[in-house]
Amino acid sequence: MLKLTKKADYGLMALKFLAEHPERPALSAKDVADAYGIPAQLLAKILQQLTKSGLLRSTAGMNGGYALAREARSISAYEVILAIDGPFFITSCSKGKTGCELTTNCTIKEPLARVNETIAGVLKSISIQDLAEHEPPAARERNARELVALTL
Amino acid sequence: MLKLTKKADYGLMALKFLAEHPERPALSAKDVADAYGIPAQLLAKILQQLTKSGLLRSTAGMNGGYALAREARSISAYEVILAIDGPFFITSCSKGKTGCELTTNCTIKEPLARVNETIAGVLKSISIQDLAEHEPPAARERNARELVALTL
DNA sequence: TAGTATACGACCGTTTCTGTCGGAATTACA
DNA sequence: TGTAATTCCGACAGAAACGGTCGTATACTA
Repeated sequence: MLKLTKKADYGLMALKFLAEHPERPALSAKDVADAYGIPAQLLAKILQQLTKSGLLRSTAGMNGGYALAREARSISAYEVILAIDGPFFITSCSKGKTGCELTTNCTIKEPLARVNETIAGVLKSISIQDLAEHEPPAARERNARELVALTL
Repeated sequence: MLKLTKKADYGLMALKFLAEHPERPALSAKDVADAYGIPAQLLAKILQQLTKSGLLRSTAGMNGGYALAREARSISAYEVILAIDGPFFITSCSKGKTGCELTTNCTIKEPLARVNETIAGVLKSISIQDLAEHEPPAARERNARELVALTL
């Protein structure tokens, strides 16, 4: 628990890989899959999801493939995870509207919701560019104060 | 994904409940389960885990039950989650020692490891006491600077 | 010794995750 | 025009995790 799915991992890796090869107009799912030893068909589906979410643009046919739809700097890890795994809530009860059905006073939800936002904030502060560069530098200092505001 | 298991939720609720009733020397698993509508036997197992981890102390027999082993203020949500769900890594690949087997250059792991530590830091900053009080106050300002240091 | 409670292991049904298969539509190029 | 490369899409199967139950043993109190 509290773990990214492999799909999300794969998706992040793939986007990172694309960000590292801006010279190529497009890379096929197989190219990326081979580079990382990821099951090709599975990665294909993941990239399709990312395309539908607008993070990638795709071209079919020969020499087709995928490329980043926006600048690597402007795509956050949060968006990727959201696109692949859907919205996440740290509490297992909050299903959106109804909230906790079982319990009238599930008061733990409220503080944990804040944790949730913190996590989201951190993930939003990390861009694909940051992943591509080994020592992620910029996103750090930049968001320090925001993050504190979010968390506390 | 990125979600606490129900077990962890239940565990947190139970500890919160115990923290709210310091006058009672011990509360049985059934007492707590009834209070929240949690399956009694399931909660019992969870409380046993928490006991083995040293967060609770238990007494068998009549008028027995569970009580906090330490002050509510000194038990963090992190410890509870750790005791119930085991150690968590946000990346699905890192299994501890070997790291990423598949990939030679799974460079996404390194930035995400930092996210992982951030989450852990936030969870460590929340105590059972904070959960018991509705508007969790103290842990906030207190850890602001630490947290930033951790995250960024 | 009877009743209440924890302790512990086995088990099972459901869901989620991971991965595969098959086929259709699209594009480039010879 | 035909072929190969490639995205696109749904269905499905195996595996793992999760949630919950059952039975039984053990410990404590009155």
